[in-house]
Amino acid sequence: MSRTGKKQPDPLGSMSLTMADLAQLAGVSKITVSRALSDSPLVTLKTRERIQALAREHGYKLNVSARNLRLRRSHTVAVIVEMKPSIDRTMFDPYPLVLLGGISQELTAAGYSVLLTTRQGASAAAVQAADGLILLGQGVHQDAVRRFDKLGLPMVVWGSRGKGDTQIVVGGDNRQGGAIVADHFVAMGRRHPVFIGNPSHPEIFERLNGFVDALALHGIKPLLMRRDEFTPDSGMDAVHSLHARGVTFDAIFACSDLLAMGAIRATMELGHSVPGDVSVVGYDDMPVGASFMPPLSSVRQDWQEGGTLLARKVLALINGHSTSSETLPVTLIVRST
Amino acid sequence: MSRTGKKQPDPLGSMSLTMADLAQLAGVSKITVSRALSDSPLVTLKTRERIQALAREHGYKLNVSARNLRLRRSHTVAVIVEMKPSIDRTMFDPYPLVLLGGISQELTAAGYSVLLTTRQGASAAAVQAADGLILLGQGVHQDAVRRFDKLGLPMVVWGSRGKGDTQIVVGGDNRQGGAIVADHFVAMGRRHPVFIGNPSHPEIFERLNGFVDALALHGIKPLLMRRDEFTPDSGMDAVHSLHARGVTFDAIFACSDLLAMGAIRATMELGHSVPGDVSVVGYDDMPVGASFMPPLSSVRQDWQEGGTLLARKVLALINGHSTSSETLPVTLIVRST
DNA sequence: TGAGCAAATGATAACGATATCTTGATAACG
DNA sequence: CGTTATCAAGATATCGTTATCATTTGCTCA
Repeated sequence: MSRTGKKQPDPLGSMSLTMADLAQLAGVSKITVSRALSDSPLVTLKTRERIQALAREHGYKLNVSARNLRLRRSHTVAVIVEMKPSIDRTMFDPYPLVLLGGISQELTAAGYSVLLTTRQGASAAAVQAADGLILLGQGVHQDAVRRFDKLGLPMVVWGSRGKGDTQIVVGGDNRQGGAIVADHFVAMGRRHPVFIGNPSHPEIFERLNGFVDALALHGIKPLLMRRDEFTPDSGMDAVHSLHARGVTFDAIFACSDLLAMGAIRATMELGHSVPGDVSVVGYDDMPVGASFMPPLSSVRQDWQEGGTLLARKVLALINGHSTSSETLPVTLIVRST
Repeated sequence: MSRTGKKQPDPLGSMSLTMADLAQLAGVSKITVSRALSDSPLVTLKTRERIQALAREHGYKLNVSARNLRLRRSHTVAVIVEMKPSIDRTMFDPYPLVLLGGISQELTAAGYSVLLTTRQGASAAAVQAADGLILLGQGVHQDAVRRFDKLGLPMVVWGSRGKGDTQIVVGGDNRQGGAIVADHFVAMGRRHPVFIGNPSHPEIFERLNGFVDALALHGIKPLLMRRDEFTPDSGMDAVHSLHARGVTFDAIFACSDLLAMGAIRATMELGHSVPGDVSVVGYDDMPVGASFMPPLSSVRQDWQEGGTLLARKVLALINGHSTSSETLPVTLIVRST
């Protein structure tokens, strides 16, 4: 059958070639075209090149759906992100995007695409058709994590490793993060540290743990100021309420840079000096922090690397290899505070 | 043929049902199943419900590839983002994520998925298979925009409308943004304003234009401090070099909050007061700005709304309707500076 | 020279869904 | 009672690839 005559013009009037069309043009069978385009050695180099040239020349585009159908895989990894800043402030910072960048780069290089969804949209058919799953910023939604796990897809999670959990987890070393801040405070001679943050996030709970344990080695017990929001206002509020309660303190570990900046501001407004009277360390090393007055010390994580790792691990799982959870080291960036 | 016996267990040992399987279970033909699942009135309500229940019970999942192949569309919109912060600092802030959130929400609701890529990865087959294209943060890469346009896909761009461009563009009203800042300065009695930023970004060029034109109405000509980076350091540097040149100024319009904060810091370090001697306004209204000392005035854009709009417009194009470019109003948030 | 073998290509049949065209059954009507 | 309208459900073909098996071609070597 001559297919050429039956082609439907697409919305722009151009024709979309199929392998059958190319085959006819080249005077070979379509399977040969298929092999040639995937650089199979089953086809002579000469025909292979001839067909590839022809494909380029005519702007041939592989029909992904057809290939996916035949191969029974979608070459797609679904990434589930928390994108409503109103719900989870953690995600209201640039890093998820950097993480996404790392993921995207690595997956694209491996011939996979990134399907982006929110937790809500994750029930869509396309997500279930994905070959793998990456979960970002779902720390507070452990139930959701388990629900996704039930899909039975290769899955990797960004966050903090729980005891009972069996998933593959990649994340910064929050325990170490807490510990190095503790050591820093001790080295500075601080004896009355405060922790500000929301420990119901597993990651932050770990930071707190690392902080508390490392301080305990020096017989110091920090004060926990629980604050749920990751905003400067929340940090200011924490310091004000410390002051109102008449608590004395000489160091603050805020589990986010925004909190830290708010805390510094409040501290200074109350007539104390930073870092003279009070040392402050934040978390995430946001670009603004470096230009804050005074420049903010902070714990830095390598987000890009995290993304790369997440991607590599799903790919490994997809290809039937085994992987393990991995914890990325963090570094303390000491600036003025 | 009895298919049941031939099923391959997936990696987890569960079987993936097809419509044919469901059909056999229900004792109907597969086309009836297809119709029942898409709620077609061509099937009796009773059978329809019976089949739907059966599908739920057995955890049937539609094979998206097969449907896409048959329907000749992918139900996918590719979003091309600049994700390398090292390359483009504009993207090193939370907003692209909010934009993505709006896009994702809207597209998911319409049954479409979001395929996320970088400019580099956009040549991948999956992108060309998308039903539509959304470009984010490609302002400086007009050549890239035109290249994507050549794909002939329904396309919508976030950014600033160029004169000769024929694409559908959605973006904040940068001209207005510049103008309201100018008016604000004039109302404050400022006569010697400075603009800091990189006008080779079309968006920022517009801000500058709006600023200059609105000031011209009052016979004021601002000074342009061209700075390519969107960092606080860059803002500090700009102010320092103004000082070194002996220029006097009483107002600064920085085209990003980070620049503004750097500028404020430098101004204060040089012994001037903000806002006493110098008024400063930034752009984007970052959360940190509100807690900066002094709290930063800034121009705010509605990113979530922008995302929603971008999505609606591609969908319109995909469905063969016509749309037009749209410019979103911005608001000046006046705080202390 | 022709058996034997490798290399190159082809024919056919899936993959799982849906559009189009039929068929079968029931009801309505003169 | 027979004819037609109406409705529910089925048969078949098709979307564009690729895996499997079969075939052809060219070549070596006895």
